[in-house]
Amino acid sequence: MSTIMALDNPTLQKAVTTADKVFDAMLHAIVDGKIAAGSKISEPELAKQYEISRSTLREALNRLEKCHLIERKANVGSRVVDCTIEGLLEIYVVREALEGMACREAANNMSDEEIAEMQAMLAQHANSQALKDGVSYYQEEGDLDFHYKVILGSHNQQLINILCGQLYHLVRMYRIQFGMHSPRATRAFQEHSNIIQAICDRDGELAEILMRRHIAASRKNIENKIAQQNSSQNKA
Amino acid sequence: MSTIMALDNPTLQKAVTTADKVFDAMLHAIVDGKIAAGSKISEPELAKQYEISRSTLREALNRLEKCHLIERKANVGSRVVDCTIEGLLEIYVVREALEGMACREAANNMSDEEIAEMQAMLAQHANSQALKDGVSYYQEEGDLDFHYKVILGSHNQQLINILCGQLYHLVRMYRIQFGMHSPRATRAFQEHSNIIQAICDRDGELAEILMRRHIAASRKNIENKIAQQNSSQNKA
DNA sequence: TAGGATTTAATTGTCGACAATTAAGTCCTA
DNA sequence: TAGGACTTAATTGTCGACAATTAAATCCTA
Repeated sequence: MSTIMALDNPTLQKAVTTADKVFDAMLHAIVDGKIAAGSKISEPELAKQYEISRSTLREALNRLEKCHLIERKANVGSRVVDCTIEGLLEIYVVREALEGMACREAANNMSDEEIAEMQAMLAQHANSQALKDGVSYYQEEGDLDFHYKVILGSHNQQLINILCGQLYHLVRMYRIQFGMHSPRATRAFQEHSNIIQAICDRDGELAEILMRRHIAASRKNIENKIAQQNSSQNKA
Repeated sequence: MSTIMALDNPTLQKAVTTADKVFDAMLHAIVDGKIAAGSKISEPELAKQYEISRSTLREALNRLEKCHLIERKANVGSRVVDCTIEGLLEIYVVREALEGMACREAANNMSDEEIAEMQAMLAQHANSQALKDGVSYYQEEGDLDFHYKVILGSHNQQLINILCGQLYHLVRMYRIQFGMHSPRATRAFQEHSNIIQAICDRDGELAEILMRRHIAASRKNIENKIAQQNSSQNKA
């Protein structure tokens, strides 16, 4: 099982209150696009739908706002954020900065056990049927697992909160809604492998550089894909 | 007047609702230490104090939580974050990563007008009585003004939100509560000057490196100060 | 007296209703 | 018919009360 589920909730504590559960439900609904990006949120309607009061719903909405998944204007209401190319590129800029630093810190702060775990994970991915057969599993779950592990390995609570608690929900949302299943799997796997090696060598400087290149490469891949889509649209 | 006030509210819109006003009031109270760091927050008590209902107070608390100024546990309550040395260093790590990147992006994206404004601001600081007389003004307001301008200059909404909307409240809180009036003003001023030059030259790579060093130097300065305090404590 | 179970008090979570603001629809006028 | 003022409907913000959970105090027992 992947570690993704456990990280939906930044505090790592189970959803005990009803607002928590509604937050979880809406989080997945928005990320998966079941609640459309850019759409307006009607408090009375959703409250009825989830069979809760508006107060409880608003509590959930506040947490979604913390993840930057919805935006609120006073006396007007909430909207789901819309997925724009500019927004996606902005996120990648932040990821490059933060995950690069997280990777440096991980090289400094991860325990030997944690590093061993990560190597084991990579080995498992290498042997997994998914990677051999197709590309999709590794590209989605496996890639996220790797990045989460590095972030957690930084042992920096601020980094962990910002990346896992906020930014990565958006990352997943973009992945799903833009349908990113690019053929970078084997190459990304090699990059992951090199990064882990740098961490294992406790070479923070190199680890940061490699992680930044890894994310920048991913960004460029997206940019190319977008440009490609646009040109084919223009042809048609 | 400094640009700081305008940035308390991430969305840059005035506080129209009562929850907004209470949020503003509590924000300042917490940053200034009038509500003690680490102290528990009693919802009934504060609601009575601000003469509002608990619902409205909780709305304000939610926004404070977004700024990472308070932490909430389900069925237990809220606490103001406590100021620890570890926490401070964690923030500086994040700042180094994000503001370094913001500086790179600023070099790429700032308009010529924006750059001119920033140069004017620096010149004004240089001539200001405050910098000549004492060190405190520049160290506090002037330094923050500079950093805000660079961050805004990145034109990256994610960076702006995270840094101005969240992290910098904590930065200010630590500055005040740890009483940081270090004699780095003239040197910091020189560093700012060099950074602006790099931005003016549109040299993003250099701009990022200089900003990272600038922040790292500030962090080391704090670390020394802390170590110094500890050793003098041990003597006594 | 110390430790633990039970009762009590206080705090947080949730609810439905009213007030204030905004958006939509209607009517009037040029 | 187009534009704007007015009226109406819907949505958001705020309030006080009740339910559920947690923390404190009390009592009992070994």
